[in-house]
Amino acid sequence: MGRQPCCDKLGVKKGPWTADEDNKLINFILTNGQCCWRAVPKLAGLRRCGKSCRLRWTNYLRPDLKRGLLSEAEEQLVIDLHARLGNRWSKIAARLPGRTDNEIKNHWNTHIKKKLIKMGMDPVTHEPLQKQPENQKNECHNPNNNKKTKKTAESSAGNHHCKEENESVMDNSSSPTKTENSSSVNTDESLLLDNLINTSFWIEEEALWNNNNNLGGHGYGGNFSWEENWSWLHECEDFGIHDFGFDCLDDFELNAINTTETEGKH
DNA sequence: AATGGCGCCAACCGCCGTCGG
DNA sequence: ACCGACGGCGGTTGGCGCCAT
Repeated sequence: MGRQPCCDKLGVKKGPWTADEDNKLINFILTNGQCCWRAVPKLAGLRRCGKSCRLRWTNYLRPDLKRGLLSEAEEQLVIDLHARLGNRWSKIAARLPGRTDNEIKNHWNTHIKKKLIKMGMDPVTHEPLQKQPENQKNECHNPNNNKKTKKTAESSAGNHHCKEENESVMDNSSSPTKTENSSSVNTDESLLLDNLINTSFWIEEEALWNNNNNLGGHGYGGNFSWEENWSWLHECEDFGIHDFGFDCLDDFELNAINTTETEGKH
């Protein structure tokens, strides 16, 4: 009945990955591709759960990942997407090639949330904070909450989506974040943002997600030449892809715009 | 120079929808 | 049709490093 268990929890290693483990995982995926995560640890000689391997790969080892802080434009896009999609980090990440849901989630919790609060916006509802009752306001505003209590407050706050796609989210002009925040973005980035937002990608949500996901999930074969680039890429791990000029936001931007425009013409 | 607090981020946990058997 | 693993997702945590005192 059913399938075999993912992994016998006994003897499964946890915690930070070593360079050796990374090597094994990458070599395995190089040779075999991404197929069955359950089988990966065994076949790759790793004492890890398949789930852990998948996470390590998608969040850290993938060659198409960008590193470093999100740019203003990316950040702005995240804010706008969050206003529409809520905490659906994977959906948001799908709009930002080279970024992972985990990365965006972390960035949201550590940077953007604070930024929005500073600007007087509720990071959950994306509405102005002024109307909040005093006690709630204090919870959100108090930056001196100690670590533990702050985390609890944050986690409960992020629990559910401020706006669902089906709640008149197509109305870009009504997005408070877009109008309020765009003044802080430099001209070029504003243009990019406008390009990204004003194209009709909201109309064919699912189709575009699928399209963007060509890179992720199952299709790493794609155009990327693993075999040719692996050794070089692994060198990059020590320095971060950025240090090798891989931080080509312009390419990504153009790509993203082209993609959205193409999709919009359907 | 020591140390305590805080920020950041990689990784884990647990839930849920999907799908194989 | 049903059971249960798989894969994906969002929430949470632990630990390291930086900074202020």
